[in-house]
Amino acid sequence: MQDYSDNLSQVIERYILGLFQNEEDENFISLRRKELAEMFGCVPSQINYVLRSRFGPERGYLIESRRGEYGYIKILRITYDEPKEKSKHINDIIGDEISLHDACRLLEVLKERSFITDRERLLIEIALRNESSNKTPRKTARLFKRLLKSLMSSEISEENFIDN
Amino acid sequence: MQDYSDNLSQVIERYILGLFQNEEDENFISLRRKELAEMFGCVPSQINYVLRSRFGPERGYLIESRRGEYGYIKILRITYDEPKEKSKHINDIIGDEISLHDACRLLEVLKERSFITDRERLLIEIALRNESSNKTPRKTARLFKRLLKSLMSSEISEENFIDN
DNA sequence: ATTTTTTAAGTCAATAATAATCAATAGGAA
DNA sequence: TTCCTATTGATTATTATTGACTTAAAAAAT
Repeated sequence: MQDYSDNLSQVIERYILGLFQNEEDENFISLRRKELAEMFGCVPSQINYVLRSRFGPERGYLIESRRGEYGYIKILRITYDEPKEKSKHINDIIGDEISLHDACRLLEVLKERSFITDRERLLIEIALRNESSNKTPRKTARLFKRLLKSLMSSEISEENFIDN
Repeated sequence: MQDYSDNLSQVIERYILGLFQNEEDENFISLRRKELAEMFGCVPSQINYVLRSRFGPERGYLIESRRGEYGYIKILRITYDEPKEKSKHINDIIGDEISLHDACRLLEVLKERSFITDRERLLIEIALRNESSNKTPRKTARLFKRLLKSLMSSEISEENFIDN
């Protein structure tokens, strides 16, 4: 097992997570890349590395940013549980390979149990079908797991429903 | 939490949005460029910048204007009577090609407009990133449109699942 | 009726301040 | 070794602001 506990990226990651804890009632935090870099005595692009490797959509975060004067980086937390158990559960259920057909059946169950909305089911199904030419059961499983894990622990609430 | 959104363009944007709120029953507002510029102590072309960067069609607005005496700028809010129109709007805005970066920016706007939820935004971002090696702007646009249009049209139809 | 003047909006390029990207390199683990 | 994660810095792109110059519309003057 690797021990990265004292490398800079890890430290910056913990700092950002700490910002979220200080803003319990908000689901986003804002920061300035330049300031953070100065604070940790690193080059600014290191911040991008931390964001890319630890705060991407697959981990339940979205990034918004602006350049120029008044520039900023905003990190939105969409999901926020400790994913370990649920993540393992999803791994167990889907495994290394899954057919499109089985994936769709599982989506129905998830929808029945209100883990996902109809619209989310639609998006996932379209994404899984998209591989078109080379949609192997293996690739389907990988994408499927990534999609499900991303919204694993964010609760379905009123705001997750949009009429049309 | 720091706000960082205190630049002039943001202030002017919020002011204009406020005008729309004061005229809830109307789908347009009018203003005079020169007056606004004086009001905010800026150069008139700054108003054009705000309009160009924040009140374009992708954000659901159209601009009309006239020069000379009785000159004005009119900002219209686009409305949709049918889901079909939303779908067409999506088509127009995305076009045949789009970069991942621009797609993510558009998702930001769509969430802002409550066309999609944050969870849906997560799913779409992951799906668009997934193409990894062969994610051309053309393929990105095709998948992106298919995903969004499936959400915009209320009924689930066969055409949402067609590969290409 | 035509030309000139006045008034107001549009365009474009220059500048400053950020952030993003990309490729090279280093370091540690298997 | 070989692979993956981190670090670094040079280069590129974006955002907001400003002002000089251009264009358009209506009124005034002829």
